[in-house]
Amino acid sequence: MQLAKTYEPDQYEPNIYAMWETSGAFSPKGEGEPYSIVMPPPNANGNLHVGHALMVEVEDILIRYYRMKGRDTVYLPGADHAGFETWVVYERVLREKGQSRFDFSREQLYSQVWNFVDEQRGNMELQLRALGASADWSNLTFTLDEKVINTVNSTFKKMWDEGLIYRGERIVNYSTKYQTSYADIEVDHKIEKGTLWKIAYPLIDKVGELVVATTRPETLLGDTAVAVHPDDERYKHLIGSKVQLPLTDREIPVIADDYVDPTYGTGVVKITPAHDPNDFEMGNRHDLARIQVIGFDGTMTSEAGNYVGLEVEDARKKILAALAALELRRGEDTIEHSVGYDYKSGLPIQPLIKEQWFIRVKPLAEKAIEAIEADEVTFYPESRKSAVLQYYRNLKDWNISRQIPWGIPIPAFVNKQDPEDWIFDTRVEEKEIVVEGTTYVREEDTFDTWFSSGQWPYITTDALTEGDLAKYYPTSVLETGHDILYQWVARMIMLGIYSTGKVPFKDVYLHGLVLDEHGQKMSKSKGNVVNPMEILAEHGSDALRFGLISSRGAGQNQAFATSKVIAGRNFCNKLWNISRFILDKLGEGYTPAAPKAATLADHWIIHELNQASDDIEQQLTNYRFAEASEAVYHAIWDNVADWYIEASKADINPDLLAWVLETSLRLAHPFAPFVTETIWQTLPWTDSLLILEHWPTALDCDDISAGEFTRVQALVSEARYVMSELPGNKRYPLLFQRDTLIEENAALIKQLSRVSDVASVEQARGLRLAASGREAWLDIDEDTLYEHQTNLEVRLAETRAKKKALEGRLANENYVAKAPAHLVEETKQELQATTTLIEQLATELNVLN
RNA sequence: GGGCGCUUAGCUCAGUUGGCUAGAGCACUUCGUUUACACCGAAGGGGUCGGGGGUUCGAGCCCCUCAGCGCCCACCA
Repeated sequence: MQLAKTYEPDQYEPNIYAMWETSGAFSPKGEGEPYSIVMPPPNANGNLHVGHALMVEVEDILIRYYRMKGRDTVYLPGADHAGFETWVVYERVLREKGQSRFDFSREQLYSQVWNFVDEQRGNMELQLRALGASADWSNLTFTLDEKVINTVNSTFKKMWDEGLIYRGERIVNYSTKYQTSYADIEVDHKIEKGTLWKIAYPLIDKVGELVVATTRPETLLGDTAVAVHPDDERYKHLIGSKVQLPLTDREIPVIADDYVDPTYGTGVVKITPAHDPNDFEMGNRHDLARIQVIGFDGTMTSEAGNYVGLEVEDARKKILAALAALELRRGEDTIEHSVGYDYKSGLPIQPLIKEQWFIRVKPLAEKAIEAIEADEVTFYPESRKSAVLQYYRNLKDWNISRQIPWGIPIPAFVNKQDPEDWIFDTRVEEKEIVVEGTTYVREEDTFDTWFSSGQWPYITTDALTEGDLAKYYPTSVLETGHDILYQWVARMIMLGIYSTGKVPFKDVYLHGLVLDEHGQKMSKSKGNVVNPMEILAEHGSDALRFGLISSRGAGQNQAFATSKVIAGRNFCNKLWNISRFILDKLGEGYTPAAPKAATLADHWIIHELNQASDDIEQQLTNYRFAEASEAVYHAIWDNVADWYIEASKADINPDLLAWVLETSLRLAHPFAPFVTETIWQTLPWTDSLLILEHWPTALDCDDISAGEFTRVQALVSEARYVMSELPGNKRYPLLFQRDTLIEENAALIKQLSRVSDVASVEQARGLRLAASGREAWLDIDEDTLYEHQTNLEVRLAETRAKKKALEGRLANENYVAKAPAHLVEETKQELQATTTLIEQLATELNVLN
């Protein structure tokens, strides 16, 4: 088969992927030490963004590498129903149709969204294929698959039975826009300027007033007390008395509580148990009533009297105006404070009281802390370890109830007669069930998606049911974005230990965000989103992979650079043309024999590729993808193409050339799977798939011969340099005097350096190639030499400066005494070489003068 | 209020425990139709590693400090 001059990825990629998939190459081979990665499931009905591309490519590099290393490898793909995210999209669809969630039952909504997702499903799976993910598609898990729901239900049951689940009325973070509660972590806290209003509450029994300070005057109507610090001398005498709550006819008590900071504001706090978490707790301590004045729809309730139906902002303005009219305003301060926002709608979160299901996280977190402190999980980057530990230590009980229909229903029912009597039952399709003569009514809430996805590693590997994949649990590494370390990774560790007794993965590799070309966060509103599929279509899948991987460290946010994608594309083309050259030299009928080094270049390239293989292994073991890909790039481009291919034009060793090609393709395969497999398929001597081939094993070579080749390189480089510095772009003959290395490699040197000839002479003349230390001269006439004189002078000056620095170092007694011996030795040798070079340069200049 | 990260060439970034003349890709300059590749080859220019101080024989790397940028966590009205 004749290869085109340039590699055109789109002509080969889809076929190559189909070939892998139909051949069963993605299935675990069932022998060897298991190596497994569970893919963080992308949204089932979405498109992949460039962060997914990075994720998949990092994971796929590991999978392909370990597969080639002979491990029993599986890459388990997934698709996420993305509970709340998808729900938000679907609610928009409803709104466009003029409908609302309240027009339908939970079952109706669930099946509507199911269909909605189903219609658009599959896109992302095709995109994963385009990225080259060598995933085991036969074991794809959707987050609403039956096995997921069953496992999630039984985990819930187990926790319930063990007292880790409770239902309680708490202040929750409530999104009035989406009408659901959130977990703490889903609230966006922003520091902003706000106003601290001071409002007078008249005393009832005594003369005067108490001035409270508040940032939320609209909750005033829900106040059921005012609080001061018990030791505050200013107010001590008022504790136990009553104040008149403005705008109402209610009288509320003055209470004392340590929570109040006497130095903040006026030292008097209004207490609204229904709308503030601290006030809620204080209300519990002092047995205060809860009056809800803001409703779940974000407007004022009937408890707010005249203000009923108003939006919070309007109510605030009107209440402030009314207080001013009563002359109860006592000034205001501008302050900086933290306000919680709905991460999805951008509207303020309302703290509201709601009955919810909670998990007691403390016992789970403690186990996770133990495991992490014992290094059962290793974090890359390492700094995340302490961050996670800190997170666990401050973690509060986890609200797992969501008031949206798109998700796994909470399998619980409540006694129709007794609101305290809850039972576990999975018949969630029934609105009511009868158990032993008692009627129970279904819970309408669904689980927080992180509760189910937190169980992902052991669900997808069937670890609890001991299925075929169970041996892959715990998985080898969990790779994901550092932005969901707490939401997801931390919870998987807790739930994994809880359910299986084992950490769910041994390593955690976190990648950073892919920013736009200027280091800004990508967002639709900014219009700076990079679509990986467009990049892929233009430059190829391998080029995208290379571009995303190169010079990217763990956990670090980093700009997307098209120039790196281009570099990747060029690299693929380089590989392509190396192959064209070699295949052309070998010819159609070539059958390989055992490769054996013959020339210096042969020994050298074997040495270099052996070394590259070790380096890449080392880097991948430490998750240093950028360094690994760089090692591949330079081994192939610099060493194979620029030196070895060129050298082989002087002296060809077909079997070694074939070995070099094979080895290059093996080394590059995890980083550029498509182009390497495409080329592999054109090798006339093999029918195998590269994806299933083994990682390169070292070939014997002679290090001394390899070293000799580096001396040839030094001479060649110097000859090229000197010729390029000489005027006129001419070539010159290279003369040598009693130098066997040159004599034996004359053709090679001529080929590589492009000198016009290599000849032995009795009497040297011209310009000595001094730096390489060989008995070699460029045959340059005196006029040209004079023109070159300044260059020589510059080099002499530079070399002298270097010599001085080296002498200075060796003159330093402390250096000689304290530095490692080999460094001192190296310095001495270098000084020696520098001295020789200076003598030679000086001699040449003397000749000219 | 706590915690973390970043600042290295024009741009995007590497630089593992301190140790040869600080690297890569792109961009730039000069030259080049040479047995694969112009998505190429050869040669080259470009950095006081954010500022200041310290430790050390030796600091981009360790310590202190200042400045700028960014992120995460946190219920103080």
